[in-house]
Amino acid sequence: MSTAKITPTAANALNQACIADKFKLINRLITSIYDEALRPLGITVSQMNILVVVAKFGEASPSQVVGWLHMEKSTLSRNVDRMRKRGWLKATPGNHGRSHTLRLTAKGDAVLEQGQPFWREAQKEARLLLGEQGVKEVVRIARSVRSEQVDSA
Amino acid sequence: MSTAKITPTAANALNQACIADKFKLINRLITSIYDEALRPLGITVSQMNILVVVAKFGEASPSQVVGWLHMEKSTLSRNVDRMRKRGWLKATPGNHGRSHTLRLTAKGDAVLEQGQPFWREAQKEARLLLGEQGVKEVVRIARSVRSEQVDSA
DNA sequence: ACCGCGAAGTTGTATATACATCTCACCATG
DNA sequence: CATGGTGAGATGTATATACAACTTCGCGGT
Repeated sequence: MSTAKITPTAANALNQACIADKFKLINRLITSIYDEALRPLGITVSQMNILVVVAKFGEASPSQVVGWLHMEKSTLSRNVDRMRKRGWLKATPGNHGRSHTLRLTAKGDAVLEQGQPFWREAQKEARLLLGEQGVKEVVRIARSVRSEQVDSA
Repeated sequence: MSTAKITPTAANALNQACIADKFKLINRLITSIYDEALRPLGITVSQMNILVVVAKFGEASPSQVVGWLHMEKSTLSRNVDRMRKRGWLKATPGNHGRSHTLRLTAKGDAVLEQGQPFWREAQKEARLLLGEQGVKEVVRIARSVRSEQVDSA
C-alpha cells in the first residue's frame, strides 16, 4: 500500500509543463516592475491601467471598462472606490438604471501625465525581461482576446 | 490653462503600448481557466503550484519554494497556512534557526493525483488561448528567469 | 561570555482579484 | 396597474499578493 503516488520526478514534469505556473510567475515580476516604478506617484499599475482606459474612452461606464479589461465587475467597483478616495476619478449618475459615468479628475489627469516617464522606465525593463518575441506574443494574444468582444450594440 | 492634458487618442496609445495591461489581462484569463477546472477539487491553481513545487523537491523549506516561485515570503507563508488547514501540507521543525520543512500529506498527495485530469483540461484550454508560439515564449521566459537563480550553495 | 548581525518566518496592513448574493431601477406583459 | 425579469452596481466573503516591521535563532568576533 504505497502512499507515494507522485514521485519528485513526476512532480517536476508537472511543474515543467504547467502554463499557469509560468504565467503567474512572470506576472508577479512584471507587476512588481511597474508598481515599483510608479511608487513615487502613489499609484499602482492596476489603477493606472484603469485610469488609462477611462481616459481612452473619454468617459466610460463601469461595465465598459470591465468589458475592455475582462475584469470582474466587483473587482472594478472596489478599485474605483479606492481611486475616488484618492481623487483620481469621479462618477456622475447616468441615465439608465443604476448606471453611472466615470471620468478623470484634474488630479487624475495630472497623475497620468506625471506618470509617463516612470511608466516608460518600467516598459523598458519589461521589454528586457520578455524579449522582443515575448512582447510580440503578448500583444498578439491580447489583441486577439479583445477583438473577439461580442460587442452587441 | 487647458486642463485636458491627456487626450483620448494619447490614452489609447498608452493602452495599446502597455505591456503590464496585457500581461495582467491574460493572467486573469489563464488563472480563471485553471481555477474553474480545479474547482471540483476545492483547490486553486496557486495552491496546486505550491503543492507541485514541494513534491518536486520531495521536501522543501519555505525559502526554497519562495526562490523557485519568486514569491514574497509572506505570501507563501499565508498560502501554506491555508493549505495546512486543508490538510494538504505539513511542516516539521528544521535544524537551523527558525527554518522548517514542508512535505505533502497523504491528502495532499491524493489531491495532486486526482487533480491531473482537471489540470490537463485546463492546459488544453490555455494552449488554445496562447497559441503554440505564445506557449513557447512563456516557457522560454520562465526558464530564463529560473536559470538566473544565484543558487549560492 | 557577550553583543550584534543576518537569515528565516510571522504578523500588520493594504491592494487585486473573483464568486455569490443582494439591491435598485427600468421595462415588458398580462 | 401589478409583477416579474433583467441589467448594472454594490456588498459579503475568501484568496493571492506585496511591503514593512517584528521575532527568533544561530553564528562570529572580540
